[in-house]
Amino acid sequence: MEYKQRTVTCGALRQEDEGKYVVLNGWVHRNRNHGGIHFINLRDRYGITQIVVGEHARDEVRQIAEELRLEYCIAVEGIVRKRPDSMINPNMDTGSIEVDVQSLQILSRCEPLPFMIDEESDAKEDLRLRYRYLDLRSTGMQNRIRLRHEFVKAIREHLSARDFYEIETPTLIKSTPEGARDFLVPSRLYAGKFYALPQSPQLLKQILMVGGFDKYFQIARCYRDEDARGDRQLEFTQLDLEMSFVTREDVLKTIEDLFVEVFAKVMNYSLPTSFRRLSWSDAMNTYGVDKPDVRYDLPLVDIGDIAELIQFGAFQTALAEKGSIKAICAPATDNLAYSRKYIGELEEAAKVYGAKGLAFVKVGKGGVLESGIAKFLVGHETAIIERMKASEGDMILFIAAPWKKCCNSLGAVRTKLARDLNIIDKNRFEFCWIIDFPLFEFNEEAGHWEAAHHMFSMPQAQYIPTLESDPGSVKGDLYDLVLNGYEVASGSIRIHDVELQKRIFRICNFTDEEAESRFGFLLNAFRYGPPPHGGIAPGIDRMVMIMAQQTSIKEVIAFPKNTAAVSPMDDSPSYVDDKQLDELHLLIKQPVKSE
RNA sequence: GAGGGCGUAGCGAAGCUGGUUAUCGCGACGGCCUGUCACGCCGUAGAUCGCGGGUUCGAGUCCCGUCGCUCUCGCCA
Repeated sequence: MEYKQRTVTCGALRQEDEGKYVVLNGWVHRNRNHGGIHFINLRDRYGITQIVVGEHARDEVRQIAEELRLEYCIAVEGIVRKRPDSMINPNMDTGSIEVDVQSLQILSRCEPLPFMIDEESDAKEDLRLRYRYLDLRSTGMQNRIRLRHEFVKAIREHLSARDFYEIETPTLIKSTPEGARDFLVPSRLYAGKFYALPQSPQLLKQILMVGGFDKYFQIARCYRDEDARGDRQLEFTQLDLEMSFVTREDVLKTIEDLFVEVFAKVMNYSLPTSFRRLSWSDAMNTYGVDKPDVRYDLPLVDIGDIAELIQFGAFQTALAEKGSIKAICAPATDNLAYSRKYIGELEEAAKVYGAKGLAFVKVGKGGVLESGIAKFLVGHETAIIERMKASEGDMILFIAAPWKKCCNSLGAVRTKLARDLNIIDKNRFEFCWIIDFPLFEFNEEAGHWEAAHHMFSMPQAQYIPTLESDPGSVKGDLYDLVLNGYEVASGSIRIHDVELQKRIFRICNFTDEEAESRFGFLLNAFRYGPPPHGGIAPGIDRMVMIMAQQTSIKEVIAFPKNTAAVSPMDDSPSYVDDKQLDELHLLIKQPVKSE
């Protein structure tokens, strides 16, 4: 097909270009036909330019203009005209000019749209995903995909300038147990054997360290066969990073430097040169989660010692079971009335995380506490008000439950309160490090300890003698990076000692034989002079989502899957031919339901 | 595996305690319009009210089941 190729883009032309002869290619964004005169908003990735088919246009051009419909892809040849002052559109970058059309060509036509591009009343997400190629044309998607590109580009530039090598690792690897469910790929050449898609390149990057590439990164695709969430897809992208001869401080500093520069470059946003740090237990106790949004305070406060003296059933039950009693002070405000109905909503938020209920008192005049449970608190009013730093009109909310449920439940109340109080500054990016994580947690179902993070993280030195005797108290050399309440990176200093690594496997209920067959390649590598090393892996999708002020990761992925792990555009996953199954030595166990 | 929300024309929505022909905006189609920029005006078509069953003289509306989407818990080293 012969056509006039663009000489400029639809975002380029300005007043200074008046009189220029230009060719534009793009899509018909709007088409206003006034009978004798057509105004067409032509759109491409770079912007929108108004083109005009005026009264003196040739008949042929006018005829084509009549034919145009939304999203036709066209080529326009014309002369840049300055608009009369009264017709300048200040809302458009190109609003001071228009293109007077000399010739017009339809490059391709477009069927009636399933939804309007760039309309405020957005189509439902599922429909957007089915017609993703149309959705991607919207300004929002275009901006977010551009942001993502710039983010990744800035990361590559920063790290490359600091001696990091970008190294690819395989996506067909050995399946390793623990952690998330693997995606498996059957082997054609070896009947009954499978590759797995990496949940992360964890072991491979550690072996790269043994291989002497002491500063490595990769924009790595990771796969985890678990249920999706707003901030979680089964396929996602990490900045995988690892370094040799480093301590925790080196890794944290590397990431701080990276994001300080990248945020300045990409977001024009100035981050502090080092990020706040919280221990895991402080984060849990004060914010109720291991990924606190620290853009606002509303701390949780432990009142266990005061509660001991209070003859309130829920408190006494919790204490008897060695649980916790925590409270949060909801400040008096004009924005939010703490009605019974609203407190009921807060209670529902708490119950999701296992709290049985939410007790509350209002701070009245002269330090009087008012509510159904106030009678139990008589004599302890001052202690509670002082501990909570509460003032008249505030509402104090209590949860009594086992420690973790208590934290998580009241944390959920804190989050909801902050949203409803409207105290979250959407334009701020508040990073913080969470450090000193427990290395193990006990799996009640399985009846043994397992790695809270993964099995390759170094225990902090002082706990190494007591790993086996008291796994629950072992802190690891682990760190998470949290941004605005989302976990955006996770890393650790790694074990590089075969014997220590084997001890960890044993604590996690792997026999030496199992460990050898699953992780033998790592242990073998560690027999040949492994360097001390450590690293981290920030989630690219999640970070871009936050930077773009979105709450769904799908908004920053070109072709995401839906909550049901289906791609509505291509309808994957799908059935395959028997021949394909046969080649892979596979039989489908369940009779296939008819589609 | 569990819970909340949603499902009405191509799209976004309204439709009250059940009542006669299911409403509105956008879009589509036809017509008019020479300065619009979410152009405007006139007209036309377009809906098995997600699906199945039930209650009722009568169901978009009530009940039961089911499917899909979405958010969340579990899960996600």
